[in-house]
Amino acid sequence: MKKDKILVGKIRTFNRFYTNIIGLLDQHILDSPYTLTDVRILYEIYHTKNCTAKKIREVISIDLGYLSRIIDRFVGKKFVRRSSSAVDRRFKILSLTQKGKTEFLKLNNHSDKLISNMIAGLYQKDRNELVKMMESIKTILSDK
Amino acid sequence: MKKDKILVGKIRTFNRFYTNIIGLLDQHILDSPYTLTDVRILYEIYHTKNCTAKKIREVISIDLGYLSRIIDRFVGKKFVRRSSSAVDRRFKILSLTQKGKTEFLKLNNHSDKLISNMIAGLYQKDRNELVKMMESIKTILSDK
DNA sequence: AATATATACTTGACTTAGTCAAGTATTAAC
DNA sequence: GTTAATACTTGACTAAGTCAAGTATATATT
Repeated sequence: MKKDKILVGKIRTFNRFYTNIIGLLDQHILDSPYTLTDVRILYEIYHTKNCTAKKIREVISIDLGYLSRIIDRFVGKKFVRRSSSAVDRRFKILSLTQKGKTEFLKLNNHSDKLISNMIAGLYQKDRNELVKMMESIKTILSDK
Repeated sequence: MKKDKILVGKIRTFNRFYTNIIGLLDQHILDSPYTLTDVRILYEIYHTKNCTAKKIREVISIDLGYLSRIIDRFVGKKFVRRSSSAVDRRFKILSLTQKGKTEFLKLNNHSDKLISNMIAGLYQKDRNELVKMMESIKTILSDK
């Protein structure tokens, strides 16, 4: 479709714009001792019941060896517990320790503050609309 | 503000979602001989009149030495021309050669195709709404 | 005009992030 | 009871990114 070209261009513009937004919000992570990948992994472990390396890789797409070592590091820091599954001992069940949860939530709180900041100067009306549109975009792009 | 907490959470959800979208769209770059950083630099050189390393750094936030070497590489490949500014010879004016433009546009075309694909299955109405909402979000978050 | 300071970029030495492939432990299939 | 498959680990490596000292040119100070 010809006229889609304009739409595509606009989407590209938005993508570039939003990449920067996300970049700004993630900045604080770069100033922390963690990489974005680290945080995404913590996120998955926090939110996934009976989390395993395999399950993480279904979501994140990361080299298996690399992942293994990142988990190692977190186990070393006592952020993550790793124990062989009773059902199938090849699987290592991953979970956050209390220390890991605290640290993860601290990072999250910081992110929240930055987002809060980002919408602080807006009228309540704009704030609500912004989020409504984000939800619509997500819905439109998910239904496929 | 208390009730903002819900909004912030929803924005975080959107950010995570859209990070994935962008990740999917950028996938093909990872399969090419260029990094995301490479492409962003080409983009800046393509779109910036009398582009210099300094100007690029105003947009991208990248180590100066690293940038210098990336430019080196592109100069070596004959994608980029680099010549001392006549006005101030400390500045090196950067521009894409024809070869560089061709290569850059090829990458862009690929991106466009992926975006096209992404919205291909949508009703025209949704496609238009999607882009309208993207533009609104950009406007809301830019006006500050 | 000579010297000091600032700016724009380059180079060398290094660290961190990420990849590839072989290896180990455990389970499933025949 | 072998063979094959799976879940993860380890070793050896490449690529990406950083830090700091160095070079070239321009501006400010005296």
